Amino acid sequence: MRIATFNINGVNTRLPNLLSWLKDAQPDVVCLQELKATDTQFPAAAIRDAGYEAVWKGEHRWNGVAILSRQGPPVVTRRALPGDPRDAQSRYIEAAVNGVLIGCLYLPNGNPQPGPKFAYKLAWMERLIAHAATLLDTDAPVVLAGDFNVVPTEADIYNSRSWKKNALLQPESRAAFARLLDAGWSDAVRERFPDDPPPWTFWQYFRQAWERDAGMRIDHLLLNPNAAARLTDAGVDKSVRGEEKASDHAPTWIELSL
DNA sequence: ATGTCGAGCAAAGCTCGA
Repeated sequence: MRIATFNINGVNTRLPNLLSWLKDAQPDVVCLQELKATDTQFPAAAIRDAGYEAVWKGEHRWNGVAILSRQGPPVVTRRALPGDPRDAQSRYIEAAVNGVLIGCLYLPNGNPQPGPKFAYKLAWMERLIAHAATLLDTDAPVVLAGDFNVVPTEADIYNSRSWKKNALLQPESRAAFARLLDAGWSDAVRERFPDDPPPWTFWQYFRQAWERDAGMRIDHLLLNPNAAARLTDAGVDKSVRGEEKASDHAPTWIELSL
């Protein structure tokens, strides 16, 4: 089973990019982030025509997450990350597909830092750590996939010099991500590419980052032990980032043997 | 500090988030 995560940065604006990639890559499950669409604006019909059933949680203007499946309809288990009933941002949806539990997340960016947005990011990470702990020992594969907005280590970015103050690289952000790994979650792309550097998943629109290959790795798929034992491959569909009207992220995927 | 996008509002360029 191939499971991918893709920060689409506007699901309607980039619908042609999404449909073309689905046709080429044929993933079984896709986690989308940054829909930038409300529930009613989500292009469910076009996605169904492409062969995928979907569940989604939209939001006005920003955020928004979805899970697509071509192995039957995803069975939703959660539409929000537990731990703060006042949190209205659409950043988490969780569903089961063919015996695999998939948490699709869009972790807060956190810039500028310090400030309230960074505090929200760190609080959100605490909630994620707490929720992930309840899923780790599930007797089935569990995958936490999404835009984590964290560059885990210095090896996960082309050059951190101009990013020192960015929320994606702060010691607090990295420490929280490391706690997920310490708890027993496996960073699939890092496992697949143990030597530096791993493939990048994000190239910002500014300063010709794509042309210079000035990228970083912020889209991750974390596996519980059951899923980690089934990992056969992982990668990034880098060419998608070079297309016309591309998202600033590339699809990142794993292959699990079920 | 800068840079480039998408979406909303509203009817053009601004604002916000990233």
